[in-house]
Amino acid sequence: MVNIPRPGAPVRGSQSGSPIMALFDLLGRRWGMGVLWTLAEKGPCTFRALQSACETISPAVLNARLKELQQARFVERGPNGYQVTVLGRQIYSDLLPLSKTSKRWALEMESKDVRD
Amino acid sequence: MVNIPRPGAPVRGSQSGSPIMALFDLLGRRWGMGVLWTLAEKGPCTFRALQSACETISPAVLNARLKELQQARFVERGPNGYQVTVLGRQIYSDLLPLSKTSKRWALEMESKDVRD
DNA sequence: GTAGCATGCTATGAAATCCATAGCATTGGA
DNA sequence: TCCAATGCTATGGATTTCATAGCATGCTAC
Repeated sequence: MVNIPRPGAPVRGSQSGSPIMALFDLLGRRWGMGVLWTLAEKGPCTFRALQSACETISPAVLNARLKELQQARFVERGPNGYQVTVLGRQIYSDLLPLSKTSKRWALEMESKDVRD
Repeated sequence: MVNIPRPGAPVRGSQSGSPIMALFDLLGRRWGMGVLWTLAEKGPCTFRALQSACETISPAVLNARLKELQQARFVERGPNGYQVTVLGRQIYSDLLPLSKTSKRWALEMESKDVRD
């Protein structure tokens, strides 16, 4: 239905469609990583529950991201609503280290003040 | 100058500004991860060289992303042009596992055909 | 059987973002 | 003085995202 970036096809950052650039193109859409992350943490849930967990996402965008993530096989629908696939959980695991680094980042942004 | 998502301030996905959601908000902009990744792989380089390495990015967007990444302290300017900071390199390292997973993804997308 | 209520969306019009392309200002040689 | 390289900015149009409203379906309670 929708047109998602695919490895092997031209994507942002790689005309030849390198897998990592295709992945960045997909996950780099607004709310992309946020939705995957939230769903993985929360576990299987309904559309509305996920929307609520994301705090401020609009249904139109949530719907768009969910469709894309399903097409990419990172998300599927199960008996308890939306859930991450095995591949989706792998991505989540891969992103986990970012959590720690983001805290380091928070500290650094706090200490040194801005002037850009 | 510009207004980047900051841990501690309201961001997409977290009114309280959880560091990971702030990071997703920042890196989840178009070309965000792609620019950081490319710069980390390529090493210090000029604006034009980076633009060329990104294949299709427009100067306006590259400039916007670079400003944001500098404000976030993931990128800085050195004697040989733009380069990633220690923190930026950490993010890059954190993203590395995604490369392997993206290849798995490519295989899976290739094998099972679509019908969504 | 009909009145709610939850769920999963779609519709809409405005605002923000991104795009390709052109081109300008500065620097450093030749 | 020319010229090429560099680091952008300007522009107008195409996409994307936004907040908000609301519709269709399937319960369950009465």
